[in-house]
Amino acid sequence: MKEQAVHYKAVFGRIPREKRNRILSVATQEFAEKGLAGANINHIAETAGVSVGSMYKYFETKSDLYLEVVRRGMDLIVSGLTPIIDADISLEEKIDAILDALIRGVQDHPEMNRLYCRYTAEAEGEPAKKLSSIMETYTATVYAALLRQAMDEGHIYTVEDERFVAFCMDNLFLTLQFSLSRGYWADRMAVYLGDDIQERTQELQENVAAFLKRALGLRP
Amino acid sequence: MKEQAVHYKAVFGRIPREKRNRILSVATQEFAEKGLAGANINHIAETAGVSVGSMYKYFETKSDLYLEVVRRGMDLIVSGLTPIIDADISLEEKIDAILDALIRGVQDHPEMNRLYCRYTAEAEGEPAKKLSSIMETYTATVYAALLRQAMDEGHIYTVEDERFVAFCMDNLFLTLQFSLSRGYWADRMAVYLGDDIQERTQELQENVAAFLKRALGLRP
Amino acid sequence: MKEQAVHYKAVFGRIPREKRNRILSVATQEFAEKGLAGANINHIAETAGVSVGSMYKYFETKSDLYLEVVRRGMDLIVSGLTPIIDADISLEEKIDAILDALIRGVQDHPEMNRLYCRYTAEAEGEPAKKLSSIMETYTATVYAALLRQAMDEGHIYTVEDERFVAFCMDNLFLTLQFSLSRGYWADRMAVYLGDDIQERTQELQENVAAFLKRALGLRP
Amino acid sequence: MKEQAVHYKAVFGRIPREKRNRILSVATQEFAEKGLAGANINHIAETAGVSVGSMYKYFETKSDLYLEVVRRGMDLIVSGLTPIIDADISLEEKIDAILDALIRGVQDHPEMNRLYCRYTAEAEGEPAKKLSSIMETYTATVYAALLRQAMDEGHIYTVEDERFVAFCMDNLFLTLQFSLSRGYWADRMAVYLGDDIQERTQELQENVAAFLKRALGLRP
DNA sequence: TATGAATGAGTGTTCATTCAT
DNA sequence: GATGAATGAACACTCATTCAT
Repeated sequence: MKEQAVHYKAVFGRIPREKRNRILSVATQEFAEKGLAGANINHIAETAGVSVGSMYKYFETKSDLYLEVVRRGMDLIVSGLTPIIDADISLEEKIDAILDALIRGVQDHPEMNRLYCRYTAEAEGEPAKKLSSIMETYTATVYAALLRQAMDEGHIYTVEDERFVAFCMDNLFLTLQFSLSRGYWADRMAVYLGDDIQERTQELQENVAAFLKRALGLRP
Repeated sequence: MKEQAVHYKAVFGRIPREKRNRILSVATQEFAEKGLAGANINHIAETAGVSVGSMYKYFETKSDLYLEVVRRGMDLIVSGLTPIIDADISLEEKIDAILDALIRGVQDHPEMNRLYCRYTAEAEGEPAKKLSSIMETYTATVYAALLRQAMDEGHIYTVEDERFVAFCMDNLFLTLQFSLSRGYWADRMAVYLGDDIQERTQELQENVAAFLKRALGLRP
Repeated sequence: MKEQAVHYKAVFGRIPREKRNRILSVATQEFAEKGLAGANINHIAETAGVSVGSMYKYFETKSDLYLEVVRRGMDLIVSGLTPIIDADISLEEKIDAILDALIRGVQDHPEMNRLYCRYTAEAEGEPAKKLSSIMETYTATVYAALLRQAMDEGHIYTVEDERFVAFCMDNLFLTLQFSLSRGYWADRMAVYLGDDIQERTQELQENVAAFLKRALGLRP
Repeated sequence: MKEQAVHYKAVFGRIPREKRNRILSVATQEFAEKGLAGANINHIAETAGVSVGSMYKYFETKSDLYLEVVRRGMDLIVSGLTPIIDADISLEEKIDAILDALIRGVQDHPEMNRLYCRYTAEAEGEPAKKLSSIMETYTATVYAALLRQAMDEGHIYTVEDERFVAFCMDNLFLTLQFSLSRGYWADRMAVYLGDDIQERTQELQENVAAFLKRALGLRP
C-alpha cells in the first residue's frame, strides 16, 4: 500500500497522543452518526474538550477532519489484514482468518465500521473522493495474488480471471461487515436471517465461509 | 410486498403527473448527490420550477420528501424484479435475468441507484429507518423460496439453510448494483477490474454469474 | 354610543348568519389565544370550514378580521351594560348589577374576555388603534353622569371631579374582568387571593363592591 | 422576593455591560412594540449592532430573550418599591410615595412599562407563564402586611380581609401605570379625563390617591 | 360566489470559519 | 499554541395574500 498523504496540519502531529486520539475518536463517533454534512465541528470540539479555534489549527476544514478520520479507519482495517495475508497458511485458513478478523473488527470498533459505511455512500461529489482506493488498491492486489497462487497450485478449480473472483469475494466481505453494524444493513440482514442474527455470528460466519468457498471451488 | 404508506400530502396526489414527476426527479437528483442532511429543499423547489410554499403543501418535511423519493426507487426495483421471479423459467435463467434487469436498471435510473446507495448508509438514526426492509422483505422471501425449490428439485447441490444463501446472493446483487454507479463503489470496482469496467458490463455480468452459480452449486 | 363602522366587506353581511357566527367564533378563539401577530388566518378558515379565498372575500386583511371580532366583543359588553345603566334603580344597585353582569359575562364568553384583554395590550402601533374608545366613550360618559347625579342627589359624599372617580371605578371593573380569565391576570389574582379564588366569585364580588362603595363614599 | 432564575446563557453575563444593556434595551423596545410573536430577532440583533449568531450565543431562543427582558423590568419595578415599603413612614405617606415612584417609573422607562403591559396579556399559553407572579408574590405579601398593620394600629377603618383590599389597591396602581403609556390604555384614559391628561399627572395622582384613601378608610 | 392551490418574502435558528486576546 | 467569542450566510419552514377555475 502506497503511503497516503495525511489530512491534518503539522501542529496536530505534535500534540499529546492522548488528546489526538480523543479528538479522532469523538469525530469518528459524530461522523458515523451524522455523516459529513450533518456533523457539527463545534460539537465535536466541545465533546472532545478542545476549543473550536484549536480544531481549525489542526485541520483546514471539516472535510479534512472527516478524511483524516476515515483514513485512520482504513489504515486500521488494512493493518489487521496484512499479517493474515502474509501468514504461511492455506487459502482456506486465510479466508477463515479474514472473516474472523472482520467480525472482531466490527465488534471492537463499531463506529469506525459505521463511518466506513457512511463514507462509501458519501464519497461521491463530496471532497472525499480522494481517499477512494487506499484500501481497495491493497485488497484488490493481494486478494487477486492469493487466488492466482491458489489456482496455480491447484487448490481451487476456478478458471476465470482472478480479479473478478477477488472482487466478488471482497463484496461478500464488505457486505458482511456493513451488515454487522446498526442501521439499514443490519435491518436488512435481520429480515434475511432473523432478529437475533447479531448474536449468532458463529453460524453466520460459517455459512458465508461455505458459500464463498464453494464459489471459489476450494477443494475441501 | 405489503402496501407501503406514502409520505406525501393529499394535494400532491392531485397535481399534474408531469409536475409530480419533475419534482420527484429533481429531488432524487439532489438527495442522491447531497444526502438527506446536505440537500436543500429551496434549491429543489427552484430547480423543479415550484415555489417553496408548494413543496411544503406537498410534503410535511424535507425528510418526508426524501422518504417518498426512496420509496419510489424501491418500488421501481421491486416491480422490475417481480415478473422475473414469477416467470416460468429455471433458476439459472432467473439469475441471468435478474442480473440483466439490475444492470439495465442502473443504466436507466442512475440517480435512483445512487440514492438507494445513500439511503442504505443514512438510514441509521435518520427518521428514514421506517422504510427499511420494504424491499428486503420481498427479496428475502422470494430468493429463499426460489432456492428452497431448486434444492428440493435437485437443481442445486447446496445443503445449508437457504436463507443464508439468499442473503449472500443478494449481497452480490447489491454490491454489483452500487458498483455500477459513480462514487466510491465505482472507484473501488475500477481498482479491481480496470478503469474501463463500466463499459464491459457483459464481461462483468458473466463473471459474477459464474461466481454465484458456483456458490449455489448449480448443476451446469 | 356612536355607530361604529364595521370592518368586513359587504358579502360577509349576506352569508348565512350561522356561517358568519361560526367564523367569528373561531376567529375569537384564535386571536384570544395567539394574538394578532400569532394568529393564522388559514387555520381559522380551516377550523371554521370555510376556504381561505372566502375569508378574503369577507375581510380585506387579517387585521380587519381581528378588528371586527374585537368590535363584536365590545358591542356585547356595552349591550349588557345599557339596560343596567338605564334602569330605574339606585347607584348602589347599579354597581351590584354591573359587577353581576361583568362576572356573568366573563363566564359566558371567556374567549371574548381574553381577546379584549389581548387587545388592550396590542392596540398600540397595530392597525387596531382605530377601535379604541368605542366602548370607553360610552362608559366614560355614563359612569360620570351616574356619579354626577348621585352627587347632586346627595347619595355619595365624593366631591372631586366625577370623571376621575368614574375612571378609577372602571379600572376596578376592568381589572376584575381580566383577572377572571386565565393567564397572567388570573395567576396574579390567585397570588393575592388564593388558588381557589375563581370558585369564590361571590366573595370576590362582595369585597370589590365594598371597596368601591367606600371609595365612592356611598351612604350605606 | 425569592431569587429568580435568569434566562440567558453564561456568555451573556461576561460581555461588556454597555453591550449587554444595548441589547436588552433594543429588545425591550421591539417586544414592547410588537409583542413576542411579532418581534424579529434578526432585527433586534441588527439594531443592537450584534450578529444574529451572537444573539443565539446569548439566548437559547427568542422566548428566552423575551423572558429575560420582562424579568429585568419586573426587577426594576420591585427594586423601586422596596425602599418605600421598608421606609419608616405612615401608610398614607407610603401610598403617596408609591404613586410617585410609579409615575416616575413610567416616565423614566416608558418601554419597560409598555412591555410589562404586553406581557400581562400574552403570558397565557406562551412559554412565558413561568415568570408570572415574580413581582406579584412580592406586592401581594407586602401590601397585605401594610394594610394589616394599619388596621391593627387603627389608622384605617377597613375591616374586611386585607388581601382583597390589597388586590383592589394594586389594581388601581396597575391600571394607572398602564394608562400612562401609549396605546389603548392611554387612549381610554384620555376619553375619561381629557386628551391632555398625560400632562396633568399631578392632578391625576391626587385624584387617584383620594379615591384610594377613601376606599381604605384612611383617617385623614 | 366559492374554492383551494400557488406564491415568495420573511423568520427563527444553525454552524463553518475567523480572529483578537 | 490555545481560546472562545463573533460572524453572517444559509436553510427549514410559515403564512398572508392572490387568482385561476
